[in-house]
Amino acid sequence: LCGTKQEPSAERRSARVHGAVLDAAARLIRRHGYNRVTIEAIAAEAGAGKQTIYRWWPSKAALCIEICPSPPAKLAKAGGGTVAQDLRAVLGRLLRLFATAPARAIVAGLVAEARHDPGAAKVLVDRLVRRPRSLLREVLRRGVKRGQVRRTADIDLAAETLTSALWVRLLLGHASLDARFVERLVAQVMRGIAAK
Amino acid sequence: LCGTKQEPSAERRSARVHGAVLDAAARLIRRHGYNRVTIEAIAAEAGAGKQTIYRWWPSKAALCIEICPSPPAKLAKAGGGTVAQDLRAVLGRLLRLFATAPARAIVAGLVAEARHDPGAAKVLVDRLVRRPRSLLREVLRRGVKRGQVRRTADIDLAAETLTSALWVRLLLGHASLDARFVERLVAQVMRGIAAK
Amino acid sequence: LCGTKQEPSAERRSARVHGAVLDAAARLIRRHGYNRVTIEAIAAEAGAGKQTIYRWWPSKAALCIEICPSPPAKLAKAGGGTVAQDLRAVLGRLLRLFATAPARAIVAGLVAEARHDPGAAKVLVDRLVRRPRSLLREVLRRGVKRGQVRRTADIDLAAETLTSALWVRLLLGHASLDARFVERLVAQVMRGIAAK
Amino acid sequence: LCGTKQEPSAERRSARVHGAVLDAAARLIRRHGYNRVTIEAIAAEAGAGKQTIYRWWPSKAALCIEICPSPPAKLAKAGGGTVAQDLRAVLGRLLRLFATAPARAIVAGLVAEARHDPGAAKVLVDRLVRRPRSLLREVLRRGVKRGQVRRTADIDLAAETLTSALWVRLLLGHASLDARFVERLVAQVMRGIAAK
DNA sequence: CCCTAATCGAGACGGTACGTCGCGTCTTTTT
DNA sequence: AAAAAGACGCGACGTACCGTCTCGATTAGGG
Repeated sequence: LCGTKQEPSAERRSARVHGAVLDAAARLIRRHGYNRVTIEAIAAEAGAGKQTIYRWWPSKAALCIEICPSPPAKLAKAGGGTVAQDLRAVLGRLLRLFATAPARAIVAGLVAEARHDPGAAKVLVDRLVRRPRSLLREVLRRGVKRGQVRRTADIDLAAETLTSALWVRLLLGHASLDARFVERLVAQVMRGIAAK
Repeated sequence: LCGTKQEPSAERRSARVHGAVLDAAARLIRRHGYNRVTIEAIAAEAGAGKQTIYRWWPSKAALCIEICPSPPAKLAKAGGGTVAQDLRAVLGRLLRLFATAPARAIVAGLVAEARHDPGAAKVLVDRLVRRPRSLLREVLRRGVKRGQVRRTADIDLAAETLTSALWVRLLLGHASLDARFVERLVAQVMRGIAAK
Repeated sequence: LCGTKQEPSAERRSARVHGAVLDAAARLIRRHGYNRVTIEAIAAEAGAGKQTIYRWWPSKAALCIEICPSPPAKLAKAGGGTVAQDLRAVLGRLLRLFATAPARAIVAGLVAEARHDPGAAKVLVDRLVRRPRSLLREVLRRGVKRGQVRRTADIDLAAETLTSALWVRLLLGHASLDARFVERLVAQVMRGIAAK
Repeated sequence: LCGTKQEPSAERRSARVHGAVLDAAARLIRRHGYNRVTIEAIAAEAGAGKQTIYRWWPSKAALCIEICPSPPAKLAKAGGGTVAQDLRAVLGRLLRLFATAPARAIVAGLVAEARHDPGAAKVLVDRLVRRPRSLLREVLRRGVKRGQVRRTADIDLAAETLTSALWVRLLLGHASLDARFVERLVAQVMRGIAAK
């Protein structure tokens, strides 16, 4: 009679179900890959009704956004070393967050969805670009202050370069994603932006 | 009633159909995105029977592999300028190849498939990593000879860094993919590997 | 992803759909014949999904079994006349039941299916042989009691003979299936089994 | 340019292929039933090209018509005994012709096709009704002449009754089709038409 | 006896229907 | 009110055959 879809009241939402669905999705995606997992299977695995899932998430992408790792702001907290050390620390923590099997599958899946799902696009850009950039910017600015980084260096580009190299290896899986790689990466970028 | 599946003879294959199917797929993917295009729709658009498509391609991914741009070896031919100029030229040509609407959609789609389709993975790694790397390596080695690039520079990493930054922007579409960006990128990387 | 097939619960079955599918099938079979009607067309005509049909009927034959006429037990009730009159009455009612266009098409279709579908075979034998035989047996036994039918007459054979003549005309459609034919048939068979 | 389909010249027709196709069809139909046999399978089984089959037969029904048994006129030749003996002989020979596995499958299949294939209908009526009737008529007329059959007996009906009982058992397979059955059948019908 | 044209095998092609899976909506029953 | 269960209309899947078509390679007959 009213036409507009009633928003379900988030207060009555069952926390048990919420968790069970996300867990089930993560488990299935790790096992079978993003594209091969269906809402139907998630519901069965979670012991939930399909309607329950559709009530709270408009799409599989929306559901997976909740599982997609999100770098916390405090990830760059320490900062107790040289710029290179700090960069390695931050990149290492990003890696630990995203290089797990389900995270890789979800990121790859969302990359494809992002082309026609603005929500997925926004989340990916936020978590793979913006947040890492702001974390790295912090470190690099500190480097500028301490005179380790050239004042005129293109800091945002450095941040983007560092993370992009990670993400491509993450998505294509063609080469190892280990501390050694991070080290080489930081070394080269640092040469490009180091003072003097 | 019979049972045994036969490999079709490539000689009898209709070139007309081959082309029509690839064209139709590219057209539809540009319009609707990788995930939303179905084999059924491709067949209809191409005026072909579904079976004809399944006869020659085992999956949508396999079909799209044939549409996915492939950087030609001669892409690095010129090489008439400084290292930075040549790098900009090669990256610009790579961009021109991959930054079109259908190419972006296909690459994004294949990234998701690659996680459980070795064929897709192989093609992506080949076209986004190996070939560009070998093209850039050529340019950089020339740079080493001419004394523009440090003899101890990590050339492969430089190549990977340059292209990775492109591919992430290509996939996420969060920032422009233009000559200005390529210029900044090359400038920074060159600082990291330049002689002296 | 799941694997185990579940039996659907008959309680949740939609009566509306059940009826609509049977009606649609009968309509289409009358128009186009058993062999030319497809499950797909039945679904479309009924405004139903194919899966809904496959959920409740394993095959077109199974569906048509539900449309196939079934002589009710009370068909022989009256029995107020001579044996010949009663036989004519029963055969006439059988004819009215089976000589309609859709019934003929369905019976013919099921005859072919029956050779490799035990369910179809069982239903045909039941409705074309067993039930008519029991109906006619009733009439003929009454005749024996009343002294109109010879005590040693082969009553089951008489019943089979009477109906078989109908069914062949029904299936082949080479000659009329009217009251006049029933009359001749009953007259001749009665001569064979009449007392004295 | 001419529009009308060229009739292939029967003279150049390969007898080897003709036979191989009919054999293959009979073999497959015996094994799998009329409905489950496809032109494709017949071609494969016969080692023939599909086009070759379509060149000479417009449909599976047309092909099967050539395999369908055809009671020869000489089937009633002997006639050396009483009417009952001769009837039993003719019916027995008809049975031997039609009660084989492939014949039953083909007749059942053609019964269904006959509803929308005039060719099939014609053949069935001819071989199951007309020819047997004329054969039996011969026997019965002889009976009239010899005074064994009532002059006013409905001879055509008797013939139809006798054969119809056979065909129904043939098609439904619900009861045995042996000499004992033929005997009972003839006995009862003879009582209905015997002189005095 | 060879030449030429029809027939043959093979099978690719544009289609239709198959029987299945999953979508997103719905209804019913239970909590 | 939300949740488990699952039937429903729908659309796509990947497969089987349809009947037509093009290919060489026989192969039979009239020149």
